[in-house]
Amino acid sequence: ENIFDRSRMAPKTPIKNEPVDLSKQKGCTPERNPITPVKLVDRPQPDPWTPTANLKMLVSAASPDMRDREKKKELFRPIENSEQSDTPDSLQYDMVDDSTVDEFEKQRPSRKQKSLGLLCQKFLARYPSYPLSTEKTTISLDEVASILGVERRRIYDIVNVLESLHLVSRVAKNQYCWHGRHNLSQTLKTLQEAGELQYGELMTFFQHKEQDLEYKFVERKKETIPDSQFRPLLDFSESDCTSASANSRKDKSLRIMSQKFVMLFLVSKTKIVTLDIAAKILIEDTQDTVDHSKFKNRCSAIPRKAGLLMVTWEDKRHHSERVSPPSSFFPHLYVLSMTSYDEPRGHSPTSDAMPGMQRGACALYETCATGKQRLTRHASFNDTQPCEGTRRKVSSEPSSPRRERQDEYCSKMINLAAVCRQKIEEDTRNPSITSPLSLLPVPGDSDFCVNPLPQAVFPVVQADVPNLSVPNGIGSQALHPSTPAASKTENGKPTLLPNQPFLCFPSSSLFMLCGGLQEDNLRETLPTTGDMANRRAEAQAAVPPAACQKRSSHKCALPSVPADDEEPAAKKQTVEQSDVPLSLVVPKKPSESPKAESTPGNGCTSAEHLEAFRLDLASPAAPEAADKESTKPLNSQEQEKWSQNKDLDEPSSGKEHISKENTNQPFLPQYLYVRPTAGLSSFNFLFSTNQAPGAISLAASQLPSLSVPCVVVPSAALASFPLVCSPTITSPLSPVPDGSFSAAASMNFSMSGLASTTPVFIGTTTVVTPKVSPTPSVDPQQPAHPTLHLSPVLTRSCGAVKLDSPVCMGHPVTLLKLQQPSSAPLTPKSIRPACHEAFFKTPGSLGDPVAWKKSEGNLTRNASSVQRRLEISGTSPD
DNA sequence: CGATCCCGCCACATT
DNA sequence: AATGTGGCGGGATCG
Repeated sequence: ENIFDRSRMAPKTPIKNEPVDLSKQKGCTPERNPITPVKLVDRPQPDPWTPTANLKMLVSAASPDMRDREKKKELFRPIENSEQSDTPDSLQYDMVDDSTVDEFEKQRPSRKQKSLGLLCQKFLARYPSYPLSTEKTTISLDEVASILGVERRRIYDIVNVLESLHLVSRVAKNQYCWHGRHNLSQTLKTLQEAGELQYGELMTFFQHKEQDLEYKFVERKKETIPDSQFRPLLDFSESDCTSASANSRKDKSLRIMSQKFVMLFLVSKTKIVTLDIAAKILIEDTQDTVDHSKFKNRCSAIPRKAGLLMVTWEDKRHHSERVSPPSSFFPHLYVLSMTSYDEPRGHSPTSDAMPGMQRGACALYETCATGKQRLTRHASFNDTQPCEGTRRKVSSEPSSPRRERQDEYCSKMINLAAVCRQKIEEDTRNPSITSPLSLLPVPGDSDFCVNPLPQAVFPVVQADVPNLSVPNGIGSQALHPSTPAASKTENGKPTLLPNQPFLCFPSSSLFMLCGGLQEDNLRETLPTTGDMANRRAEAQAAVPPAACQKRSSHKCALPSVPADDEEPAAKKQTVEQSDVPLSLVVPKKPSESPKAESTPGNGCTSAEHLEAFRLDLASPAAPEAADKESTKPLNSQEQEKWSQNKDLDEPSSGKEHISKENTNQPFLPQYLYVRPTAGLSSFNFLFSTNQAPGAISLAASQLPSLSVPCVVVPSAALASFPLVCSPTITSPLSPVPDGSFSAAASMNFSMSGLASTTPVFIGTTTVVTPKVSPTPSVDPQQPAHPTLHLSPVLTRSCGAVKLDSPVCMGHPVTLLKLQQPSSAPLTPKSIRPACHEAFFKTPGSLGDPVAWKKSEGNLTRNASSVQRRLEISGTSPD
């Protein structure tokens, strides 16, 4: 090619070397055969790879066929690269037969091009940021590895980090499930909270004190704080069911470290996190964990040097904002990444100050509203103070290998995280592609609603009664403002707004969603009072450990409220309504049993874990609520009442409302909503009615086990929470004939006894694991405790129990799905193919990633808009 | 030339 | 035993 090219071009456009060479080298290289100047061109220029320039030039100048070739190559790339596509990130595989080309390209891909970050970008590019909930995208490590042209080992790195942020989850060996960023904000929030607890003080301290002090502090900390506290709450779901072995398994370190690492950023108030500090804290922390032995080494090797990793807020705007506590940011937080600093707004002082950043590996966690948190590795940080101390150290000691390793983690995480962010940015940048769940950088954007929602959703009720009693619904308390107000028709009947994800239930205790179901069937199978009680207990037990663990999350959560101004009114409202400090209560979770904390244990697969995690995320406030309620022990009477009510109500058709609107939507699930009676906590059950009668069956056994496709939601939450997922929904859409789906139809979960009022979402959809253990792993010793006062201990137990109960929560995301049909003409089908195909497509067919991306964007956008509307509408209850 | 971090061997875990 | 995972040392690259 080059030759060819050259022959043609050279004469026309004597560029670069040629002219120079000729003139200068005339004498020097006479020997050189003028006829084969090829070498010159061909040979990699001595000058730095200016790939872009050269490539462009060559391509543009090239003959048509050459262009074609180029195109081919381009297409061949499995993934479209980031905007700076020009970077000749060359393909690791040169398919093109053209030898010349190969040579040209062969310039070994430069390390950058092989970087983990880039690889991660490619990886992420393959999957939709906000996949439809129904579509379960599975990722085959091998496949991806081959497609991306890297060894599988590398993929593990990526996946591990992504998993830490719950963008993916491990389903089986070699198989991961792509979840996208639907829950990212929640994940971050959770991490933040956890981080606050775990590292808040440390971070603060470190960031404000001298190093020597730091150490002391650490020591102190260690002494004062029980190990348990240090336990990672991180792996909400992950710590698998398997066994201690699993926990102890070091392999999770990257994952956990990643989470911790992220936490540090979320917690950091200074906006700057030095690698040094991060390493110290993380190392310190890891010591407490199971694998100490191993990590101790590292700890001892705490490095004193090395580049600094820092996060800074790039506040181009209000200075005040910049100062605001991190917590205020969180609602809008999302992970960003950044691979290169050449980004447009690179005007940040930091970039200049930190040359290291240009290296490309920087990750950030950014807040939409305020600014951006930037993580950078830096070599020469001039203007900022925090680093100085560390820097010195750097020079003083040779970095220990251990430390380096530690650092490596960080860098890995950074790289990967960066990628995530990039993607997000892409999405956000494009107005049309906003995800409902995504956070928009624009303050006030309602897209945030989801995040905050959880809190609002599970407001802590001071008195159970008021909350529940409100006959007309949602009206009074916390309940959600959003829908009803707007949607309610004059007659007060609940109506379904076109895009409304859920209904508002005026006063009926029993409700049918998505009409057309036979409650009878359901009723028949409805659990007896006792069962209900048990169920409740179960539900409570099911509360994700992470949730339980949150103890003083309120610290951050509440403070953040102010930031809510930007949030959709609906959200605000909810928050306000639930005046009670949400998080105050959270019992302190005993983290002693890491396992317990982890997730529902028995046979559940990672997928389930994920779900659990989601659950956790979805109802961050849940624990608190539970706790609160716990203060007010539920007595059996209440429970009975509750159940009775339910029973009574059921028959009364008058109270039942069927929304026909929903019928329009093909895939809408039908749920039977059982409104909790007064005095009962905020606990709602939504039973999927469209299930086969058999699907719903409650086991009468002592061990409360429930096999029902249903969604349980706190009453308060109902209104504003776009919950609900039904297995049915997914099936039609699901392109993947996953056996798992079928399993979803009837989910079997059991909750043991703690009877807190913890809200639980159970989504069958999410159950991916075919092997749901039929046997409730409820600890026999933990009978259902209808009434309980959650004490830390109890909570703990709760956590433990939870472990045993495989509970899945439906992701709010489902909402989207429901909405989709109505709001957007797009059929899931049309959308889905894009993504999936992309996955399997040959490189050549990948050419249109953009296309599918777009479609995706549209969808999401629609959904988001819908949601937004929803939120807004809810806003004005008054 | 020191700092990074990619590569891929290999140990450990799981199937 | 085979295969999946990922820890970690070595050395190529980068700045």
